[in-house]
Amino acid sequence: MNSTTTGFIVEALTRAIVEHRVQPGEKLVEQKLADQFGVSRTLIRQALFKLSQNRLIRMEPARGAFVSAPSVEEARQVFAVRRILEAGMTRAFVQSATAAHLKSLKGHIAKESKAIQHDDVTARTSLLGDFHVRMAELMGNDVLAAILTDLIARCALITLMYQSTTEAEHSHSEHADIVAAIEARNEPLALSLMDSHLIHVEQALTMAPNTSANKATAR
Amino acid sequence: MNSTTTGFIVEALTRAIVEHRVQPGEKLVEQKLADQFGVSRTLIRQALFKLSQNRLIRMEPARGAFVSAPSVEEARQVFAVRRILEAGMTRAFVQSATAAHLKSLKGHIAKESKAIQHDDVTARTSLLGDFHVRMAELMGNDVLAAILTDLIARCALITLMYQSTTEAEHSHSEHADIVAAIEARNEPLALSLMDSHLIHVEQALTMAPNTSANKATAR
DNA sequence: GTCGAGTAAAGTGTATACACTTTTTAGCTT
DNA sequence: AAGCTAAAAAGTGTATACACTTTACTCGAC
Repeated sequence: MNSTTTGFIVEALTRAIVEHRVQPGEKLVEQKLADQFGVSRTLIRQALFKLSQNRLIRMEPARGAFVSAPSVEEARQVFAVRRILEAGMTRAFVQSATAAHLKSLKGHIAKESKAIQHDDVTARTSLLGDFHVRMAELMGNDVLAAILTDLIARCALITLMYQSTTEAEHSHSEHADIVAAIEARNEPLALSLMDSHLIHVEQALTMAPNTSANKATAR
Repeated sequence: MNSTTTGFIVEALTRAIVEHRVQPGEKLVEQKLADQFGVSRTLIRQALFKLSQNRLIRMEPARGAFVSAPSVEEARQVFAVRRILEAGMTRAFVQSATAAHLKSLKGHIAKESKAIQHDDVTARTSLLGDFHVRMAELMGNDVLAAILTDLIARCALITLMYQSTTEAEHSHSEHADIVAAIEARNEPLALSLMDSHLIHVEQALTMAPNTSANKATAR
């Protein structure tokens, strides 16, 4: 096996966490995972370390790795940052977007449509997040894109847990509206659409029915 | 030795890179470092992995770890993000800062003064960065604080390389001006001061004399 | 029956061993 | 002498071994 082995393990564990095949607060025992994946603890430890950087798990010295629950408070903070960041990004985008940029965003929105039609929940969640990353990339700011990727990933768990099809469609149409406003070079409109879009997404998540996951962060 | 061993190694290597005891582009051989620190390659690999997340080094599969040079382009992107982020933060701060918040910031500025007077370059650089992180923390947004910490660290290398005493004093007085504007609840002034402050810092760095470090990113 | 001490089991932290890859070197050909 | 090839050296990637810590269990005192 090559060097992508650890990446494969990270992805597999991420899916397991996101799809609730392992409960928040549950302990991940290295040797068990090693047996399960048919590798040594060395690679498992690498993967766990990466997951801890993504905040999907939390590692306690000499005690082990525990899958962490997304707290509503953290989501609130993440969205506060996203609103600031994406307002600035949108402003810059309105000012400097080319036809090619707009075409790229429209292409992305088309993909969103397909995923929603096919009811592909994972692809849908991923694409709805990527829209924002795509904007950052098109602005030529890789640092910004990386930060947004991280912020969106941090909410991926809670998103996958709570976002309904209706809300996904709502997000999708808001994306289209934002692109339209950018194309019309209507900066105030684009800004307010982006801001309210993020507020909607946040509210849909933090007001989600089952908040039981939030207490499990306790040690 | 306990679990902070790897942290110690990270710090030591960070200093070595930042102080140019190892050149950008230079390869870091695991066994040599292991001998040097008197530990096994296991801990060295952990430390290298952390450093690669901080972008201080770059790891190539099966080839090793190479200390990376800060590129001017990256600095440009980092500052673009910071301008957006800190504008939003400043706006929020003006609106919701309490007397205690302002007192805390003033206390920090006093520390800056001392470090500058004593000509303690490392402490000076660290404190000048921490001012911005402090604001984020006082706003109660740990996510924002963590992102700023990361962004500032990414420029720490280039900052330590190029920032002169004069520029440090300039930054320091700008910090004081910003706090004064916040205290006066003058939002437009605070915003413009913060923005121009960041522009000044960026220009001082990217216009620095010795740009030779920028080519070494090449493989 | 509950609490606590002591001991066994389970698990993490670090070092070492070995396999595989890359780089260097030495020798051969032209 | 330059260039190509093969073998050796150096170095990274992964697995395993062992020490130390935490957790679970047993047994005795109260």
